[in-house]
This record gives sequence, structure tokens and C-alpha cells, in this order.
Amino acid sequence: MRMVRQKTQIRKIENLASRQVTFSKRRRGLFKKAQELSTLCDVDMALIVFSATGKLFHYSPLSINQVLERRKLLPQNTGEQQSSEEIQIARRRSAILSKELAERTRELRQMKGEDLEGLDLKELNKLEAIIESRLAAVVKTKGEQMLKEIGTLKKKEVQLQEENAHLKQQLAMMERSNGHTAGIHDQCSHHYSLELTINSLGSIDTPQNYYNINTSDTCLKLG
Amino acid sequence: MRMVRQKTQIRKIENLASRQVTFSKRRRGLFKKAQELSTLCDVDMALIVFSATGKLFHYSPLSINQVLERRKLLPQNTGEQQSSEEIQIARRRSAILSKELAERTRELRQMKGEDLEGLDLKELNKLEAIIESRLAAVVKTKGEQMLKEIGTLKKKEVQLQEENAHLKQQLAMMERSNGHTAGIHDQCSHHYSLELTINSLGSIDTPQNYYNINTSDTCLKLG
DNA sequence: AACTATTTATAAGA
DNA sequence: TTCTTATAAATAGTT
Repeated sequence: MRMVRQKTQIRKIENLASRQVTFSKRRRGLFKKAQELSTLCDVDMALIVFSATGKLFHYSPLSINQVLERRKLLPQNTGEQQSSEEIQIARRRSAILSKELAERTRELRQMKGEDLEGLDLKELNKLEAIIESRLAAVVKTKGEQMLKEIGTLKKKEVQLQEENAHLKQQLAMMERSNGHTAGIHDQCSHHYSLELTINSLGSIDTPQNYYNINTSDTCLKLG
Repeated sequence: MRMVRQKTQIRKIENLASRQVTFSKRRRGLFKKAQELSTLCDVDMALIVFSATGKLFHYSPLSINQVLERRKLLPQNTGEQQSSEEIQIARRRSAILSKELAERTRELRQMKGEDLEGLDLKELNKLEAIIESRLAAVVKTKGEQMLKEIGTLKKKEVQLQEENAHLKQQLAMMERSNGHTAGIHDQCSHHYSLELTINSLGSIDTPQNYYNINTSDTCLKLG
């Protein structure tokens, strides 16, 4: 009683009994509508419905009327023969049409070789996604490794810088202490102006910089 | 406004305009109902409607051939009824085949002509190629830049290490000479103006790292 | 084509 | 199944 009828979802009714009931009801409604349309608008149509059990339901005012009309016009004595002939003609026509249809269908399949790729496209998309993710992972890993290496190198630079600073300090101290003992043996007197400018990732060292370093290095050589 | 709608009489609508309007409305309704029945009850069917102007409307969840095939398999009636039935079936089959043929022909035209899907696919392929090449270029360029950076840093490292080695050598020499000659022989007098400016590679160096480097500098201490 | 007053179809319950 | 009934859906007449 209190059943608030649901707004029907148009999808397969899973419950067999309900489906059968609905089929029965709606089938009748459909045929009624078909008949009404045929009558009201004076149009021909054909409606064929197969039940799940294989039972056939059909409505077709066109052929019946036509047949009846033709039968009236046909000679009575050759009725059976005429019918057979008509059947033969119709079948022949059907055969021709079927042949044409098969040809068109084959052509279409050939044409849609790309469309079959449409199905493959889904596979390709999946594949593409996988490859892309792998590529991304590779690129990311590669980048990370390179960044790591750059970081290590930078640390080494800092370390070497510190070492150099310490060494410089030591040399300065020794030079100072030696200054007291009269620089008799001045085998080497160097004035270094080592300027190292190491720029970050953003600005890459120019060849000039590299050359300067080499030049400085040469000057450092004691001999 | 006040239209009290009449209970429709199911007979041919004489007024052409009204009949056409009703045909349009009811045809849509009928096809909707047919589709709903097919979906809800999981049944196969075929619905064909011929308009007065000869236009053909068709709905069939199964392929036409399947429906017809089923129809063929149905037990035949006997005698006169059989003939009529057969003619009816053959004609309907012809009509359906004609419809299918028309559809296939139209499809073929689309496929051969400027079918949107075909063009879209090509366009997409072009676009994909462009994007891919751009991505590849970006990745390649990025990698090249990083490799270049790494190369530069390695060179700098070598330079610094060499520098370091030279400094160590000098210190060792000075220490030796100081030990032997009691600081009299000052073979080398160095004035270093070592200015190292290391701009961080992206501020990777942590204070900890920097401190550790300073600490590990102990091994350099001469005394 | 869009809008309603109605009719019609039908889901659920009996 | 069939009937009943509440409600959803279709649609005739009109704009």
C-alpha cells in the first residue's frame, strides 16, 4: 500500500520474476503504442520481439495488409502458385540485398582498420601511460642522481676550499716566521692572485673561468 | 489555456499537420519504450517504422541479421498461412536489408570522406608527435645542462685538488727546510691572495656538512 | 520547440 | 496470473 513507486532505472532487471512481469506488461504496452501509432498516423511498421524463452511477438500491419490486398487482386485459381512465386521473388531480392550488405560490411571493416586501432588505442593508451610513468621515473631518478652528484662535488669543492684556506694560513704563518730569519734563499717568490669563482647551477662556468684556473695553476707550480 | 484535452480516439488523424506532429511525438515515444523494454528485460527485438514520406526509422538492439536469423529458426505454420507469413517475412527482411544497406553506405561515405574520427586521429598523432619531441627536447636539454654542470664541477675539483697538492708540497718543503736550516733558508716566500667564492649549487650544503668539512680538516694540520 | 493539463502506462502490493 | 492503486511517463492541445 505504502509503496512509493520508484522512478524506474532503465537497466536489466536482475530478478527473474520481476523481469518476466515487466516484460509482459511493457510488451503489451509497446504493442499497443505501435498499433496506435500505425492507426493514428497511417504508417506501416514492423515490430518483432523475442522473449527470453524464445517466444516471438510481432506486429506488422504493412505486410498483412499488402498481402491481403494483393491476394484479392490475384487470380484465385493460381493462388498457391502465385504465393510461391512471390516468395521466390522476395527471397531473391533478399539474397541480392544480403550480398550487397555483406560487401558493404566487408568494405567497412577494411576501412575501419583504423577503427580496430581504436580498440588498440585503448591498449596503446595503457601502454603509453605505463611507458610514460616509467620514463618519468627514469628521468626523475636520473635527475636525482645527477643532483646528488652535483651536491657531492659541491661539498668536495667546499672541502677543498677549506683546505686551501688552511694551507694558505699555514704558509702565511711560516712565511712570517721565516721573515725573521732573513730571506736569504729566495728560490721562489710568488705572488699569487688566485681568484676562484664558482657559480652555481644557474650560471655555468665559462671557458674563461676555466682558463683562469689553469693559468693560476701554472703559476702555482714552484719550479 | 483551458484546453481540456480530449481522450484520443484511435483512428487516422485526418489533418496532415496534426498527423505529422503526432507521428513525430509518438514515434519517439514508441522507440523509447522499445529500447526500455529491450534493456529492462534483456530481450531482442526489431522495430521498423516507415513514415508517410517513405522515411525509415529503425531500432534493433541485436544485429538485424541475428533477429532475422532467429525468425528463420522459428517453426513454420502450415498451408496458406505459411505462405502469407513467408511473404511477410521476406518483405520485411528486404526492407530491413535496405535500411541496413543505406546505413552502411552512409557509414562508408563518412569513412572515405572527411570522417572526423580519421582526421582527429591524424591530428592527434601529429599533436602527440609534437608534444613528444618537445618533451624529449626538454628532457635532453635538461640532462645536457646537468651533465655540463657536473663536468665543470669535476674539473674544478681537479683544479682544487692540484692546487691543494701544490700547497701541501710547498708546506712540506718549507717545513723541511726550516727543520734543516733552522728557518734560515726561506726558499719560498708566498703571498697568497686566495679568494674563493663558491656560490651554492642550490644551497644544498647544510651547516652540518660545512662543519664536518672544517672538522675533517684536521689531517691538514702540519704540526 | 516548449509548456501543462490530462491521459496513459506501469511498479508494487494484494 | 490478474486486479488495484499510487505514481511516473507520455502526450494533445496550445503558445
